[in-house]
Amino acid sequence: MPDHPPHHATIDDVARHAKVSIATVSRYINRSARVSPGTAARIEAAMTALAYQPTSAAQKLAGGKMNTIGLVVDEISGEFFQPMLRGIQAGASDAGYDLLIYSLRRTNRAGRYALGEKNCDGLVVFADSLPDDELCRLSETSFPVVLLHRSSPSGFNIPCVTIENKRGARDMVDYLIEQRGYRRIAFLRGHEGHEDSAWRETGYKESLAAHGLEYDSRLVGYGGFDEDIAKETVTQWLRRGITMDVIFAADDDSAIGAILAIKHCNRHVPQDIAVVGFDDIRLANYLDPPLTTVRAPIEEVSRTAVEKLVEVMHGHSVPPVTLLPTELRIRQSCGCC
Amino acid sequence: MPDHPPHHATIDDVARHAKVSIATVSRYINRSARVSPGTAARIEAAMTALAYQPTSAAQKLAGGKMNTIGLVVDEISGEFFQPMLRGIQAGASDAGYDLLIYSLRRTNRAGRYALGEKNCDGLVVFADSLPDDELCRLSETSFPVVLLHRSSPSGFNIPCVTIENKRGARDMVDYLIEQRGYRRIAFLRGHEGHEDSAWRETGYKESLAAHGLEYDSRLVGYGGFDEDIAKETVTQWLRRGITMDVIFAADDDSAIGAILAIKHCNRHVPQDIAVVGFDDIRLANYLDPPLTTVRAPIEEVSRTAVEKLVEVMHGHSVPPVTLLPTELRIRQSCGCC
DNA sequence: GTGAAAGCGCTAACAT
DNA sequence: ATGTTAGCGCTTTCAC
Repeated sequence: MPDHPPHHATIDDVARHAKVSIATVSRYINRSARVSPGTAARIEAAMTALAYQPTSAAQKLAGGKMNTIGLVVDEISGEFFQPMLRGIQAGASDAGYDLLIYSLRRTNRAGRYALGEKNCDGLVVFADSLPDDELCRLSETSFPVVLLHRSSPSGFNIPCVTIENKRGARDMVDYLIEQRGYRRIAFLRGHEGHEDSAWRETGYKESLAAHGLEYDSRLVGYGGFDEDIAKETVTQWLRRGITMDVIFAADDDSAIGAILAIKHCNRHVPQDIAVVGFDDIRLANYLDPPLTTVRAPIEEVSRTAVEKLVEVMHGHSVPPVTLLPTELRIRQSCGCC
Repeated sequence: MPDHPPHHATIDDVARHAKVSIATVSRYINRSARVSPGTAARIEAAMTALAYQPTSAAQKLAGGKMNTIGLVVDEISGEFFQPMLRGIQAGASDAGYDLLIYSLRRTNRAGRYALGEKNCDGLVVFADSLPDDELCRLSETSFPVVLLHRSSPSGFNIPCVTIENKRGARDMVDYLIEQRGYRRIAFLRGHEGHEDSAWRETGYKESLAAHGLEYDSRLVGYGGFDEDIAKETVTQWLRRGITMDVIFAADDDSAIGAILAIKHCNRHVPQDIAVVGFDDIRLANYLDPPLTTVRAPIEEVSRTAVEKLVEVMHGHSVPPVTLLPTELRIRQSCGCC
C-alpha cells in the first residue's frame, strides 16, 4: 500500500484512522471533555501510528493558545545567561510550554518590535531589554508579561521578580565594615539603566551611612558589568593614587577586571586591596584568590518568573514584586583569612 | 471616540483602514506582488496607525512557514551552552527566523518527542539529544534538520557541522610529545555516545601511534565532560600509584577536575603532572595554572549550523559534513614555561 | 494592480 | 459521549 506523499498527519487523519470525529480527537488531546475508554484507546493508537503532533499554529489560531512563552533578552552573553535560561526553560517545561527566545539586537523593518504577542501566550522580559513604552503598550493590551531583574514602569503594574539586590549589597558592605574593619570602600557600578546595579549601589550607600562613613564619589566608578571596563577604571584609580581598602564590584565580571588591574599594578589581592563581587558566577570560585561575593540565585529567580507568568496567563493575580534572597559567599578575596 | 475592546488589529482592520482588500495588504506585507505606490503608502500608514503585527500563527497556517527554527538540546548546562546559543540565535536572527528551544529532559505524555516539526521550519539538533530513530523519522519525512556536534545516523544523509575534533586532539598530543617530550599521556573521555569525545580519543590514539607510543588502556579513564567525575577518576589513578606525564582531558571541565584532583594529592601542575583540556571555555584562562587547551569555535560552529539549515530549508543542498578548524592555546598547565 | 473566495489545522459552541 | 459546523487571521489561486 503506497504511502501518499509524506504529508504530515493532521487531526483529520487521526480521526479517520480512529473512526471518530475530529472534535473527539481534539477533546482527547486537550482533555477538554471525557471520551469513552474505547474511543480514547483508538485515538491514542491512531496518534501513535501516524506519529501525530498537533500543529501549534492551528491550535493558536483556533483556540488562542500557543503553548509558548517568550523570553526577551537584549543579548546572549555573560556568565549570567546560562543559569537564567536554564531556569526559564525548566519553568516553561514544567508548565508545559515551549520557549521562544527573542534576542532584540534589532527590530523589524518597520522599526516595530517583532515581539511574541502573537507567537506566545506570555513574555518574560529581562532587565532593560525592552524600552518602557513597549512594555506599556504590551501591558495596555493586557498581554501577560512578567519582568525579570527590573521593576515595572511607574504607573503600570507589571509583576516583576528579581533578587534582593539592595539587601545583598547592604549585607556585603556591612560585613566589610564590621567584620573586616574596612573604611575606604570603592564601588564599581554596572550599566546605567540596569536596575540590579542601581539597587546594589543603594545598598552600598545605605551601609556606609548606617556606619557613619561618608560617601565619597571619587570612590565610585563605572564597571559596566564588564571585565575590561572595570579593569580600566581601576587602573585609572591606581594610577591617580586613589587609595582604598576594598573594591566592591557590582558584579563578578567587573570584580575580575578589578583583580586583574590590581595585579597588573603589582599590588596584591587582598593584602593591598581586597575585592568583592556580586552574583557568584562559576568563575568566582576559581579565581586567584577565590572571590568573595554575594550569591544571586539566578536560576531560581528565572524559574520563579516563569511560574508567575503562568499564573498571570491563567488569569490569577500575582504579587507585584517577588524578591529572592541573596547570600554572602565569603572566600579569600576579601581578606578574610 | 471610545475604543472598542482592546482587540488586536488584524489584516482586515488594516485593509479597511487603507481601503483596499486584505489580499493587497498581504501582498504588500510579503512583497509578493507589486502594489501601486499610492496603495502602498496607505497600507503602510494604516499599519503604523493600528500598530499592526501579522499573527505568525495565521501566517504559518495559511502559508506553511513558521519563520521559526528549533534548537534541540538535552540539557541547558555547561560553559559550552552560552556561546552555542549565541551562535544559533545570531544565525537565526540574521536569516529572519525566531528561535524555539527544545530541552528534551522529558517527552510528552505519549512518550513521543514533542518536537518542532509542526512549529518550526527546521531543526538544529545538538549532539546526542535525540535518539537515532527520531532523527531518521524526521529525515524520512524530509523535514529540514542539521546536526550539531554529531554525525548522521548511517544510511541517512543528514548534514552535520562540528569541529575538527580528531585533528585538534591530534595536534595537541603531537605537541605534548614533540614539544614537551611527554611519553605517558593519560586521556579522560567524555560521555559515551558523544561524538566529540570519540573523535578526540581517536586523535589521541593516532598521535600516539604515529609517534610509536603504545596505547595503554590503564591511562584512559572516564571524565564525563564533568569536573567532579574527572576529579574522582584522577584521584583514583593517583591513589593506585598510576603515573603519567600529562593528562589530556576531553574537555575543559574535566581538565578542571583533573587539576583539582592533582592539587588535592599535594602534587603540582604542571611540575608533577601537566594537564591540558579541550574547548577553551572562558574559565580556562583564569585557572591556576592557566589551562593549555584546544580552542573549539563553538559560536561559529553553531552559527554555521543554522546557516546550513537555512540552505536546506530553501531547498538548496549542502555538504554532508562541515568541519571548523580548532587551534592550540598554549598556556601554563602543560608545563611550557 | 486589485478583489473574491477557498482553505491551512484546529477549537469551541451547538447539536444530538 | 460524540458529531457538525463556524470561524481564528492569513496566503494564495483565480478572476477582473
